Amino acid sequence: MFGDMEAPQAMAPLFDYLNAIAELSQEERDYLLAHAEVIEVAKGEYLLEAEKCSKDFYFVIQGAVRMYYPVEGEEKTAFFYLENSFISSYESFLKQTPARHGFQCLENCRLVAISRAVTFEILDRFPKFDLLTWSIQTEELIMYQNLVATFITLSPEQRYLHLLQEHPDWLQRINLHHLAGYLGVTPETLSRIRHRVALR
Amino acid sequence: MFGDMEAPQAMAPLFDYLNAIAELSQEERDYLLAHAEVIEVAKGEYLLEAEKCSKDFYFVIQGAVRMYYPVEGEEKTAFFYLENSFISSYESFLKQTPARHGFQCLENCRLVAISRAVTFEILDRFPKFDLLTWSIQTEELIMYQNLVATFITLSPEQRYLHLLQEHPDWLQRINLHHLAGYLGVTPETLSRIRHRVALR
DNA sequence: TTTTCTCCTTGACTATCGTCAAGAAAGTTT
DNA sequence: AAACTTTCTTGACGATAGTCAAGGAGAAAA
Repeated sequence: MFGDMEAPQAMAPLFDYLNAIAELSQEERDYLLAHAEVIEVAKGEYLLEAEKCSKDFYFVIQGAVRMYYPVEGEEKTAFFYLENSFISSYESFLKQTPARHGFQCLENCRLVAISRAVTFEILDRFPKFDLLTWSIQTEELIMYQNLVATFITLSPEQRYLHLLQEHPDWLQRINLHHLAGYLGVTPETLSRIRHRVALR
Repeated sequence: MFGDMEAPQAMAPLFDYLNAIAELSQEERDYLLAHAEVIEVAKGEYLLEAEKCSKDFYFVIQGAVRMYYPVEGEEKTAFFYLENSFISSYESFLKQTPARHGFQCLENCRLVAISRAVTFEILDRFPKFDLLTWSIQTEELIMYQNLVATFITLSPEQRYLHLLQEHPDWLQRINLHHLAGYLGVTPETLSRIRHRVALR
C-alpha cells in the first residue's frame, strides 16, 4: 500500500505520540513500520461490530470514529475517537470475548492497525512498551472516570454546555444524532436544549 | 498495630487477590508485609478528600467505601468499593494533581494502604508488579466502560433493575441516598422508582 | 432544475424527574 | 420509655425528557 518512503511519514503521528511518553529507538520504530499496518477505512465502515471479537488495536491518524452500543435494534453512541487517539475494546481484545460495543468510522479514516499477535510480540520483545501501554490505558481510564462524573454531577443541559467547552470541534464534525447519544438524550431533546441555550 | 503473627493474616485477602493474577514469591510477600500498612478506618472518615492530592493506594479487606464528587456544597456519590477492591484516584495519585473526587468510608473499614513511595519502589524492584498493576487497572477500565454504557443505554428505572441484578448486596449495605447518586437521580426519584417497580 | 435523501427542528402529548416541604419509619441515644 | 436523629416516603407543582408524527433546510444525485 505504501512505497518505502511513504509508510514512515504515514505513521509519524503515532511515533510523535509515543515519543512524547518515551523516546522510541530506531529498532522499535522499524519493528512498528514492518509489523503495523496503515489502513484507510471509508466513512460508514465498521472497525469492529458489536458481538464480534476484537482482533486489532487502532490509532487514529486522520478521521473520526464513534463507539456505539446496540440497544433494541438501535445503535446508541457512547464516545468518539478523533486524531491521535487509540481505539480498543479492551475487554474483547484482551479476553477474546464478544464485544459489547462496536466502532464505526464517521469520516474517511486513516488508521494504524496492530493485530493481537503483533501487539503481544511487541510487548514481549520491547519492555518499553509496557510503559507505553500502561500510560495509554491510564489516560483512557481517567477519561472514562471523568465521563462518568459528567453523568453523575451534571444535567443533560449542563453536559451539552460542558461539551461545547471541552470539545468544540466535535460540533463541527459530528452530527447531532450521534452527539445526542453521547449526552445520553434523544436527538429531539438535544435540539430543544440547543434552542433553550440559544435564547440566553 | 499487629503482632508478628497477625499482619500476614490481615493481608491474606490481598495476597489471594494478587496470587490469582500471578503467583507472588516469598520475597514479594515479605516486602509487602514490611512496607504496606493494614489500617482501620472508622465509618464516616475520609480516605481522600476531594481537592486534595492522593497519597496512598488502598485495597479493601473489610468494609464499604464510596467515591463522591463535590457539587455545589453537596457530595454526589459516583461509585462504591467493597471487599477485594482496589481504590485509587489514578489521576491525582499519578500526577499529584488535586483530586476531583473523594473517598469516604460508609462502614468501619479494614484496608491495606500503600504509599506512593512504596508503590513506585515495588514497581521498580519487582517487575511482576507491572503485570499486576496493569491487570488491576484494566479491570477498573472495563468496569468504568460498562458503567458509562449503563448511562447511555438504560433509563434510571432500568439502571435500578440492573443494580438489583449485578449488586444485590449493595442494597443491603448502602443507603438509598447514596445509591440514588450512583444511579444519577435524586433520592426522591429512587424512592418512586422503587414504588413503581414494586407494583409489578 | 427538480428530485431525493439526510439531517435537524417543531408540535402535541404523556411520562418522568427535580425541588421544596412535610411526614413516617427505623434506629440511637439519653 | 421518651426524645432524638437518620433514613425513607409521599404530596404537590413546575420543568424537562421521551415518543410519535410532521415538516423544513440543505446537500447530493438525477
